[in-house]
Amino acid sequence: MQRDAERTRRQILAAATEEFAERGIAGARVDRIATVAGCNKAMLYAYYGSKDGLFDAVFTAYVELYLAEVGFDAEDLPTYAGRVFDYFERNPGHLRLATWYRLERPASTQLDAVVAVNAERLGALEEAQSAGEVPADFSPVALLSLIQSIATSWSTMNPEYKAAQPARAVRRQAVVKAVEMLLHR
Amino acid sequence: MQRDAERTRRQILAAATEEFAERGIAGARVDRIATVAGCNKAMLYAYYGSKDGLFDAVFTAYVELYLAEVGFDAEDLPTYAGRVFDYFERNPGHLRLATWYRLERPASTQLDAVVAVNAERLGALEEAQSAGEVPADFSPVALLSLIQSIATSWSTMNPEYKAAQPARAVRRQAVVKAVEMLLHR
DNA sequence: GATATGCAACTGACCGGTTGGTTGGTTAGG
DNA sequence: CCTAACCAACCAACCGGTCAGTTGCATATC
Repeated sequence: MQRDAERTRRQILAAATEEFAERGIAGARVDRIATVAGCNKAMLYAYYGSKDGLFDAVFTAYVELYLAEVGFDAEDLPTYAGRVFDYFERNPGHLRLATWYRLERPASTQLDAVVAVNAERLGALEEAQSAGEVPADFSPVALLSLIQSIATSWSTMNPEYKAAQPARAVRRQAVVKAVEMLLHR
Repeated sequence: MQRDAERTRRQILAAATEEFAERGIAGARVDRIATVAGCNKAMLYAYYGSKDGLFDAVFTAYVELYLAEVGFDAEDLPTYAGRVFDYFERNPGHLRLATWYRLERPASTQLDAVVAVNAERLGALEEAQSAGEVPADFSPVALLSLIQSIATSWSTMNPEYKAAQPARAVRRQAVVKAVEMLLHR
């Protein structure tokens, strides 16, 4: 068995991502994470300090990946919504992660990266509206909020409705079309 | 101190609603619930059997209240969306409760009442579409999903965006207008 | 090239506190 | 006096976190 600190870190992070996505912070068990990661629990504390620290690492990694992969385009919001939809269809656990974060984290802990990206997007939307490329029916923050909700609407349905869900392509089309209709297109 | 089984039940349910809304199932502590309810932990088990049983009671009570208070109107969906918005503005904890339920409950446990109401609403929407009272751009299930998401979009924003939230009346107007635009109105 | 040295990576066993759940008995009210 | 309502005290299992000690590997030394 070769030693490799970087690999161990990765395996812990991967196992923790699964566990936290599935059970949240309070429901996650550090022993289970260590077992799945194939290492001792103490390594987890050596590398990430605490259970909360580990969650932070998991969540930060997810946010970075998400922002890099999805991007943003104030001048083509329906396509942007489609990309958000695609991302969470590919990584359903990540949406759960974001939801746990919202529920279990005190409002005080805010990720600077997210705050910055948010400000940037609001600015871009405002410009696009001034330039007449995006209708001004909604304020920038309302647009962002609505589009995010619409893109993830199928995943956030109550389990009782899940049976009635149509195929992925149909769901995607509904998301894109809904955003288009918000923009009179 | 007078004895009153019914009052004790209510107090336990009220305390449990707070606790579960705030911390979820895994994060909730039965001792805390008992303390807030002003009774002994054993009463909680006498009346509700287990922690999970107590959550079920809390969640069922919330669903009943929600369904009774909000109702549904396939022929005036924007107003319906406004009522959904109002309900969760009045009871922010209830939206958290619904989210915990979705995250922490295995897909197997489904509430018959919700399934029945859902089927009924899908039927009503289909009729309204056939009668030409609701445009047929979206399938009934897509409409229901989109409207639900839009009505709760402000509450499900990431905490990083909360600072930018406008006043309640403005948020409500955005919700109603978004639904109207989905219906070409 | 054999051996000593230092150090980061890793581990098994353990700990104190917490948690959901129980029990045997007490008390108020009819 | 009987029953339903209530409770203090208790318990076993669990959980996050720690620690003394071991192992593998790179480098220095002869």
